[in-house]
Amino acid sequence: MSKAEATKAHIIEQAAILFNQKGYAGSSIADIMAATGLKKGGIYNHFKSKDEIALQAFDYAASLVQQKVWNIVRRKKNALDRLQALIQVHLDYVDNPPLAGGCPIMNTAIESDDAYPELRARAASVMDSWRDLIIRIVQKGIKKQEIKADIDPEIVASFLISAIEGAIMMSKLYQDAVHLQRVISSLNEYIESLAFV
Amino acid sequence: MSKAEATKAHIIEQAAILFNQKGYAGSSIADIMAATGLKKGGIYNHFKSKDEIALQAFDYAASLVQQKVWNIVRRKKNALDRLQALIQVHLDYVDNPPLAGGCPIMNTAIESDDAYPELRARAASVMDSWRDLIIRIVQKGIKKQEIKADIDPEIVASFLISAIEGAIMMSKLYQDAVHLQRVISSLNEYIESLAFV
DNA sequence: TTTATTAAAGACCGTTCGGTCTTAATTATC
DNA sequence: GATAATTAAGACCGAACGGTCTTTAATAAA
Repeated sequence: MSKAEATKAHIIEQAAILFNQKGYAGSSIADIMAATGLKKGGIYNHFKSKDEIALQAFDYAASLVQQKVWNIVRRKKNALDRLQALIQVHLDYVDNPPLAGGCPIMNTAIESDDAYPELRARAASVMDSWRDLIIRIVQKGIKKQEIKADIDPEIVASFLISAIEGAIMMSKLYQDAVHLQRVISSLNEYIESLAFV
Repeated sequence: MSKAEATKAHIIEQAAILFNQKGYAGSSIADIMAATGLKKGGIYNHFKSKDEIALQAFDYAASLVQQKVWNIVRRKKNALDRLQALIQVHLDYVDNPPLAGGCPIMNTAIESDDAYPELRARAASVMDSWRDLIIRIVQKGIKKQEIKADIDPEIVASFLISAIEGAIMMSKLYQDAVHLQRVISSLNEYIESLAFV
């Protein structure tokens, strides 16, 4: 990795944290300068606009959380175990998150949905791949007779993601992991109820 | 209501929509001027800072959604019916929301949690009263033997709110009410599972 | 080690930001 | 209807905004 590539990666990493904590509109180039230790010329040498930084920072942030989820999930073989693991991994989001500031997918979705169509499209695309992961796990579970045949994979995906994201929001709001813990235990019961009897 | 009071109310109403759609950091005084038809002097005659507008706009926005929920809930008498109604009312959030831009509690929670302590405190306070509503419904339901005695009201509150808020986020992200519908139907089954047998 | 290339600095630009203050117009009071 | 009080206008302010560009320093290629 050349010096230039390392610097660019450094900017993206720091900007991702900044945007995830203070939002896109709430973070300025001056903030990025302070976080990276670079001056304006050093930053604009690698990006042509703040928007470009935001887009690439989001891609980086999303890849971080996707990687973490995927690494945990693939260690399990049974569909129910996979779903449980996929839920459990989010307990870290309050005390030891992959990226400071909560879930970048939700943060970006909330900030972008009425105002930044480009960011929204990326958030939707990452959300799609998350939904796809769950849908495929459920479909495979049905085929292998681990999950009841009349379960709708789409419903499971929407439900698990909604509950987890909402729980992260609540626990961040209260700065108390208890809400996330409660939701995770409720979802564990839900997942068990999907089991083929 | 005097002219001044009407003007102030108008500013708050318009600012609430603006903040709920573009966020606090993403909305400028110039935006509020455009939305209200007032010039700077007319706005700062009623508020001493943008922060003050934001705080009062959030209070107004929160009161709107609380009122809507409460009006629906109190028409039902049975605890389970109340919980179902409390969930069902959120179907409007995508197509016909009480305030454009989604749920102001979640939007404010997400934007404020790492950056605006005053706003965060207000969001937490409104969230508290929402949790309280659910907790009291469940407690009363247990007393009246409509809900199983071993149900933890705190868990029900965290779970219902998380799932609903997450579902609003997803449906807004995709601009498709289907996610909200799926989550509501899943939550309906969950609520039925609380029933005293 | 010289040379060509590129990365970073920082002065600079026009615009927009939140906020103030004086002035004019509008209300309310008598 | 005159007068006192207040509401809204809009010029104005310094600071911060995103972005550009020339210059200097550092790196990579020869």
